[in-house]
Parts: sequence; C-alpha cells; structure tokens
Amino acid sequence: MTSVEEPARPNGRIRDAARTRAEILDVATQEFARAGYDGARVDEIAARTRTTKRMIYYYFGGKEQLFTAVLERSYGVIREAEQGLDVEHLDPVAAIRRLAELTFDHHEAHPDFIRLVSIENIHGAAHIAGSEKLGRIGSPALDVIRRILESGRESGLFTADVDAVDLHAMISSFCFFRVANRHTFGALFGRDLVDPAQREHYRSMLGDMVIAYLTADRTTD
Amino acid sequence: MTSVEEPARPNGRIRDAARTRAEILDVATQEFARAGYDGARVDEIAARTRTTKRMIYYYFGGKEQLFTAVLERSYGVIREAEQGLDVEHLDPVAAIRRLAELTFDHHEAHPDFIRLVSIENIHGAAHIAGSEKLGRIGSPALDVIRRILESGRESGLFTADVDAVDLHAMISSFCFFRVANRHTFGALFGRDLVDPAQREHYRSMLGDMVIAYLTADRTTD
DNA sequence: TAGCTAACGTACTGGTTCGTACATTAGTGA
DNA sequence: TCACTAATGTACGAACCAGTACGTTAGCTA
Repeated sequence: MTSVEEPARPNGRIRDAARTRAEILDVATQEFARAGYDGARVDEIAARTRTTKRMIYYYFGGKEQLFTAVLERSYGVIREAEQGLDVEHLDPVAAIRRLAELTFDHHEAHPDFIRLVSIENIHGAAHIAGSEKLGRIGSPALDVIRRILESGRESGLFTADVDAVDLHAMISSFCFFRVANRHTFGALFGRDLVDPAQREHYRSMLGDMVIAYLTADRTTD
Repeated sequence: MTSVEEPARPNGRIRDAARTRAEILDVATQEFARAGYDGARVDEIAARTRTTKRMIYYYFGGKEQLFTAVLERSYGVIREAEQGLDVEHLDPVAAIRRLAELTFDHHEAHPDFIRLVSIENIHGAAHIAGSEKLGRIGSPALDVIRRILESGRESGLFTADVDAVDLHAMISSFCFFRVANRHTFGALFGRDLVDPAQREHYRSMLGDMVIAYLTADRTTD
C-alpha cells in the first residue's frame, strides 16, 4: 500500500488530485478491512482524510465503486509482488518451496488484503465480477507454478497428478486460513497461528506439506 | 440446522416460546450468513418469521446477542457431528483420511456456517470471546486426532513432528478455503472449487496431501 | 491578468434501521 | 372461572448514514 505523506505545508487549500485520490484509497482500504463493506462508514473514511466526503463521490462515484477501487489496487499489489518472483534457476523442489514461502510471506505481510478478500467473498465476489480491471488481472504465480510442475514431472521428481490452479489453491488455503481465521481459531483452540515465535514452524510446515504431496511415493497406490 | 415446520394451524395467535425462538434463530442464521453482521437487517429477519421484531428483542436482547446465539448453535452442530465420528478401529492412515473426509464433507454441507465463521473473523472473534458457551465448547475432533497421531507415530508410520491442533489447522484450511473463497477464486481463476464434478478430485487431494505430509520419508532431511 | 475549469468545502436531506413504549391476549394455576 | 403472567403485536422515535445541491477557490492558460 503506497502511503501518502506530505511535508507539512502552510494551511490553506492545496490542490493535488493524485494525492487526494491516493489518500482516500489508503484510508478506505483500512476502514473497509477493519469493519467490512457494510460496517465501513463513508463519513469515517472522509474524516480520516485531509479532504471531505464530497471528494469521495467526486473521484469514485459512491461507496460501492470505492470498494471496487480498493480491491483493484490491493490485487494489483500482489500481482506486482508475484511478477518479481524469480525461481526459474532453482531445481523444482526448491522452486516450489520458495514459491510457497513467498505466498506465506505475502499473506502475513498483508492482513488487510486478506480481510478484503474475505469480505469480497461474503458478497459473492460481486465487485470483482463488475470490474474490468480485475477480470483480466491474471496471475503471474500461476505461470510460474505451471513451468515448475512441468519440469518437476519431466525429471520424475513430482509424482502428483495436479495442475497449477489446484496447487495454487492448496498453497493459498494454508496461508489464507492462518491469517484470515486466526481470531476464531485462537479463541476456540487457544493457539495463535500468527505468533511470531511460531512463524518458522508454520512456514516450513507449509513447504513440507506441499513437497510431500508432490513427491509422495505413489507406486503402491 | 433444525428447521421448524408447523402443521398449518387456524389463524390467530399461537404461543410457543420454543418454536418462536427456534424460528428466529433459523432465519437469523440465513440472513447473517447472506449479508454479514452489518449487512443483515433485524427487520428483514423479523419479516421472514411468523413473529415480529419485538420478539427478537424479547428473546435475545439485541442484534449482537442474536448473532452470538446463531454462532453458538452453529458451532454446536459441528461439535455434535464430530462427536459421532468413529475411526478408532481403523489403522492410523485410514483413520486420518477418514477424519479429513468428514471435515471436507461437513464444510461442504454447511456453507452458511463457513460464512458465519468468516464474518466472525472480520469482527475479531468478539462474539466468541464474549460467549461463555463458546469458550468451553472444545473440539472432540482434536482428541481423536491426538489419539490417531500417537498410534501412527508409535507404529512408525507417521514421521511428521506435528501436533493435533496444527494438523487440524492444516485439514481445516483446505476445506475452509474451498468453500469460503470459492467466489473470488472462481472469478479470478475461472475454476469452481465446489463444482460437484470435481468433488471427488478435491476430496482425495486433501487426503493425499495430509497422508503424504504425515508419512513422508524424512531420512534425507 | 482575466477568465476558465478542475478541485474542493459546507450544509443539508431523505430514507433507513435499531431499538422501545405501550397495548393486548393466550394459556395456566388457584 | 378468574386472575395473573409469559408471550405477542403495533406504532413510533431518534440516530445514523449514503448521497447531493450549491457555493467557492486554486492554479493554469490565453
């Protein structure tokens, strides 16, 4: 999330469309993630901004479109992160583990994004469906997984009959659950899934799980 | 969810505290699951009931307490289901697979419950924290996992150093994600994770994953 | 420097929504 | 059968909240 800081200017109205727009998006991201779509208050977002509610409607049109814009930017951030991943030089096992770890790290580093995705699912992904930008956002991670799977199978290391999308779901599910459900899980089972002291434990657990699944001895099946 | 049906009585006011209470809970479960806590409307719940809004406040006190009651009953349903599972007679590998399948089936059969848990996580599990009933609900599944893990490790079949709570998290994460995130996942990747035609595929994928993790050859680590 | 427009602010409205005051009745026990 | 209470219904209020009508100004350009 690109946060907006300004070198305390003299008072009086300053005009900067880009800054105002970005600041609204920043605050809206926090507010929607904090309270959900219906729980979020347009007035509250405006109050925590250096501008007014009028500007939210001026730039985004309404609460619904603002939420869509928040989603679009948040998804854009992961896509960028995914585009930066470079694991082609590693052997398939190491490459998959590295990819899983990157997913793990990204989920942990962006709890607000995880919450937004949960919220969007409560609403049946209606905003994604209504957004052209999100429709064609794709996923660089999928292409990477596809290539790793291929080379892993060629070399005989990977025995699992699984495609990139399903493997992505498997990796994401663990990372997502750990962050998204930490509150109920903690309250019910007394274990904090995002306890920093257990971070390495869960991180390697994920890698072990995925590698074990991909390389399991299937001759006896 | 125990749904309430009545043999169409002659009109006129009927007094049945238990029925009225149960009917409110049924409708509230649907409405909260449909729209989230803040999106749900008390008037809407009342309208879809054979009683009035007044009764919701009479029996539950308010929207917040109604949601807590809905959660309490929903969690009670799984606990009951878990108590019915009988896998002690199976060998550890088969027992774990069976347990994973039961979790898989339960998640798929209760999408409303999954949504409620997502919603409760958005609110930081505040209602669970404020409920005595939910605080001491425990989890029969955990005891079962504990025993299976022990016997699996004794016989040398299981090599993974994992405890019951973490294994439960691993199994739940896959089952939960598949149902909770099906909308965004479907919209972004064009794959329906709850497509009935793919049900067996994902069900066995989960079992394979967990078993592979537990029994992986760790001599080379 | 005049004028134009994108950017911004204020003040308000209309509908919504949780919650309640007050009235009523079904069923039960004396 | 009478009275009492748990259960129910009606009508309303007060706060909240998304959205807007209308007015203002900063900064650019001709």
